[in-house]
Amino acid sequence: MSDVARAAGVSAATVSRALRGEPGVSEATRRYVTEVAKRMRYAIARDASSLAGGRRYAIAVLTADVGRGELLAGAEGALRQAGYDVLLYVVKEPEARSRFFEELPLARRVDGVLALSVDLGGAEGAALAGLGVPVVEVRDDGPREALRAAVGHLVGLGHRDVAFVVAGDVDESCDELLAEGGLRVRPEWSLWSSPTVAGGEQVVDALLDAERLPTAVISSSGEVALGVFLRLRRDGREVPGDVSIVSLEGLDLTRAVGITAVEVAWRERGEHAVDALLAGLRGESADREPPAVRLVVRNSSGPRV
Amino acid sequence: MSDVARAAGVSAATVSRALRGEPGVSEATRRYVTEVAKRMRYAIARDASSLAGGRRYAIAVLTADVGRGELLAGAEGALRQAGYDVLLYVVKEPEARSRFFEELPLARRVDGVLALSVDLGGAEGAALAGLGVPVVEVRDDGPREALRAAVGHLVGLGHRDVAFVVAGDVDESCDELLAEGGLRVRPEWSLWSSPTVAGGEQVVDALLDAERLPTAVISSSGEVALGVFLRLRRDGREVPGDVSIVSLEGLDLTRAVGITAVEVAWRERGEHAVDALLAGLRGESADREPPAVRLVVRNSSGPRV
DNA sequence: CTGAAAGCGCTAACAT
DNA sequence: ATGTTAGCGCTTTCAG
Repeated sequence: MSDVARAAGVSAATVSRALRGEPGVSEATRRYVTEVAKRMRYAIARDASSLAGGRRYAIAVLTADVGRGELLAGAEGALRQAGYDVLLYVVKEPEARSRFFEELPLARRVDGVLALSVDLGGAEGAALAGLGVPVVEVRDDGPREALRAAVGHLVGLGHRDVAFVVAGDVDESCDELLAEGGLRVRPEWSLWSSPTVAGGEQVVDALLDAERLPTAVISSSGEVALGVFLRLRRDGREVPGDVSIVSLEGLDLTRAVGITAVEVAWRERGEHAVDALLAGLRGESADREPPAVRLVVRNSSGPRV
Repeated sequence: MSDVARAAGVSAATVSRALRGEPGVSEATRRYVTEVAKRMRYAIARDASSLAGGRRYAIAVLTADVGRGELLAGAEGALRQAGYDVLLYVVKEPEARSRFFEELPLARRVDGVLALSVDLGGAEGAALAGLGVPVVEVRDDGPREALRAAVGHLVGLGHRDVAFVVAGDVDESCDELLAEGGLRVRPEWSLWSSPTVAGGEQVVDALLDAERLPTAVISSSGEVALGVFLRLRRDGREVPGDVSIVSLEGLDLTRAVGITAVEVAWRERGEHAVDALLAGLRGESADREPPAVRLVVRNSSGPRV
């Protein structure tokens, strides 16, 4: 920087101010300094800058699910644009995760933390809060919001007899949501499945065993939805002719096969989270709602026949 | 750090050496200092450390494909373990990409660069090389290696009449590879498809129009393979009874449906790339081959009937 | 609006 | 084996 200062015939302090857009520099000087810096291919040393200035220009981005690439990409783009570096931490494996939260290698290193689909536990959240920097979390929400959309869609198509397949753990019962939407709730239509295609196929077996086949199936998992789809077709049932299928999880897989699904605009969620974080960095408090989920109708769902 | 030094009754230099495992400190002192530091919850200021030491303890990880989450996760884990921070840069969109390579915001910021499925162009590679730090690239290789594995598998099962579907751009002709493996090469069995499920379904139509149906289909794309699979089944053909299918691209989708596919151990590729980078950082030159691709036989391929 | 000087918190020579 | 002394390259008062 002193080289640039000398070349521009000013002091280092002025170069610093000029390059950062700080007030207290005449426009002419700023323009000239900027030009000289560019000509000399000057790149500021972030380390020195951080050391002297106390800001780190870096955000830690934690994620437990690298499969959510779009979320990550959205956050990265927004952070980069805001002038922050992105320090990536994958906390997927349980050991890596607990080690991370014990050591917390973030102290004195970042200006903020973004936790993407990590679903922070209480102690974990507290640990991050202890860092003394803003923390924003994007949770992989339970299926409630998505379920509401799916139910609305099916009810609109005239369905009343709808089976609901849950894969993995769902904290709260969803029956009320189904009933709320005007669906008939039957215990034999509330099914659990392992979160795989095979699981979905087994679900169909269970369904066929019951006395009455639902006219539609909602699956919390995309893979399970595919399993249901394949098995029904294989059994000679038409989809959506005989049975409609809606997945609460939009996946490449479901999109590719053409299954109606609730899609989350992950990229936008990432950007939205960054907005909130930047607001926190400014001392403001963000409050805007994240982008809503969106149900995309494909050819696995149609009117009740 | 001076606080720790005072508390431990030594100089800051000794604390620095002790904490970094540098030689020149007695074991007893090191243990004691380490203990005091931990008790005081001392976290080193990386900025100051970098500034003084000249090393940055950070690696830039570029990626053009956030979908390759496992690759990224593998690299991140290995780098973290080696004590490096991971600075993530997503260079997917063309504008973002060209802007990145023009500005090259990496100067003076990282000790090395890892380019994951970026497929660096000549100028881009040169730009990175100009940084003066080691650069390691993991390319999304063309399908040649995978094709060899697929051909071997099918030939072993007795297939000779194999159609090859290419999705997207393949630079070189693959006919020779097919012939080399002992397959009959027919122009009408060399097909192009859009890289979608629908594309795969259309491919089947084209195949059925020809005078003779191949006994197996190799698809460079996983989605296309799925399309072929679904369409054949729908047309009443057995898979693999009548036609075997092998995908050169292992996807959640193909795994879920049970399609034989060439799988790349992406996580391991990431770790391997980090090994190479670390070697470069040490001044050594790495040369070990990356992990080979692996064909996973599922139930879409079987003996020729 | 600009410059001079004093650090930011470490590491690396050089002493001891 | 340990301490002392200079910086590393910026930002930030404080003067002018």
